[in-house]
Amino acid sequence: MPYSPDHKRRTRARIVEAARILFNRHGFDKVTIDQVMAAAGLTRGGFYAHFRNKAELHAEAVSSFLMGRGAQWRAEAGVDPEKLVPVMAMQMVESYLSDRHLGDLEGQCPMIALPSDIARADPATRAAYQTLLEAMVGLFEQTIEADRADAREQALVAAVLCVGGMVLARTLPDSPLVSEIRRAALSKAVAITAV
Amino acid sequence: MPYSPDHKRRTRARIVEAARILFNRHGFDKVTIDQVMAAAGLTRGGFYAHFRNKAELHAEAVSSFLMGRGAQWRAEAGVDPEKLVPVMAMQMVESYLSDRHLGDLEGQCPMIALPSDIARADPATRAAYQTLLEAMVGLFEQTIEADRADAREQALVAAVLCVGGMVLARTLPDSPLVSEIRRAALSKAVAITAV
DNA sequence: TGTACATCAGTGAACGCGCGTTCACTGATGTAC
DNA sequence: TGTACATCAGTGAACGCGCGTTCACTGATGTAC
Repeated sequence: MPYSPDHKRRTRARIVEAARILFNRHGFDKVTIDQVMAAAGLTRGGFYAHFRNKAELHAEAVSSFLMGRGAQWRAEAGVDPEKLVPVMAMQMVESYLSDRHLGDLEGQCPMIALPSDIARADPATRAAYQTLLEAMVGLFEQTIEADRADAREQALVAAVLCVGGMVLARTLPDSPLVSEIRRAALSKAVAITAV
Repeated sequence: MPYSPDHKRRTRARIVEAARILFNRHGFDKVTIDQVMAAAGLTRGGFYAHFRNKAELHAEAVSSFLMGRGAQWRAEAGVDPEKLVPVMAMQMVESYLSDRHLGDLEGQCPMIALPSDIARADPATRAAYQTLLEAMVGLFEQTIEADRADAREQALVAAVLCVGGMVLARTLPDSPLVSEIRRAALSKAVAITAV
C-alpha cells in the first residue's frame, strides 16, 4: 500500500480549498483547472484522479464552505434555543454586513460571491446553498422571541437583508451608495433580530 | 449613400436586444457571439462592424434595460412627488417579487439575472446598474411619507428586499423555501412602501 | 536490516474543440448622370 | 426613366489561443521476504 492511507484524501481537500478560494474571487467560469492545481501545488494531469470533471469540483467547493463557517452556523442553530442569546444573531448580522466581509473576497459567503453561477448550476450544488441558507434562517428564527407568530417570516426577512444587501453592494461601482445600502440593511436586520 | 441612414442603427439595436435576452437567460460567459448574431438574423463576421468586442456588447446590453422598463421607473421617479400615489410603489414591489417575474428569464431585471457577472464587470457596466438601482430607490423614497426622517433608509431596505429576495429565490433548487422567501420579502416591502 | 517489488499519486505532453477575432470578398442599396 | 457606379453592411472562411480532458509514463512509498 504505497503512500499513507489518507494521503490522497488530504491532497483532494487541498484542491477543493484552493478551488473554493479561486471561485470566490474570480467566478466559476474564469478559473481554470490549471490555476486550481497550481494553487494546490500540483499539475494539471492529476486533477482527474480526484474528480470526474470541473462541475464536480464546483459542487464540492461550494459544499466545502458548509464544513467551515457554515458548520459553525448549523451548530449554533442546532443548539437548545433556551441557551441562544439574541446577541449571537445580532453579531452574525453585523459581521455578515461588515466592511471586513465585503473586502474578504476569498473567505466570503458563497451566496454573495456566486449567485448567478449557482442559479445555473446543477441541483446538487444548489441544494448545498439551500442548506446554508436554512442554517442562517434557523439561527435567526430561534433568537427571535418564540411567541411571536411571525418569527419565521422575520427570520427570512433578516436573511434576505443580509445576503441581498451584500450582493447589491458588490454589483455597484465605488460610491457612497455601497455603504448606504449596507447600513440600511444592517439597521433593519438588527432591529428584527433584536426584537 | 447606400442603405437608409438609420439602417445600421436599427441593426445594432437588434443585436443588443438579442444579446440582452440571451445574457439574461444564460449569463454573459455562456453566450457566444455566434448565438447573438444568429438570434439577430445575422452572421458572425458582421459583429465587429458594430462593436469593438464582446465586453462592449455586455455594457450596451445592460444599459439597454434602462431604456425599457428602467426608463419607466426613472420617469415615474422623476415625477412630481405630490402626484405619486403610494399604490404605484406597492404595485412595483408586487410585480418585482411576483411569480411572473421569477419565471420571466428573458425580460427580468438584470440586477437579478446577472449579479455575479456584474460584480466583476468594468465600471461602465456597473454604473448602469447603479442608475437602475437609484431609480428604484428614488421611486420608493418618494412614495413613503415625506415627513418621515428615515424615508431614504426605508426605501433602501425595500429595494434590498426586492432584489435580494429574487436573487435568493433563483439560487435555490425547487422547494417551498422559494415561495416562502418571496412572500416574506414581499410582505415586509409592502409594509414599508405603504406606510 | 536490506533489497526487490507492486502500487498508484502525480507528471506533462498532446489532443481537440469552441470561441473571439480578422479579413478579403459579395451584393444590396441610394445616387449621379 | 434607365444604367453605371461608389459605398459599405453583411458574409463566411480562416486563424490562433485557451482550456478541459486524455494518456503513457515516472518515481515515491509501503510491504514482503
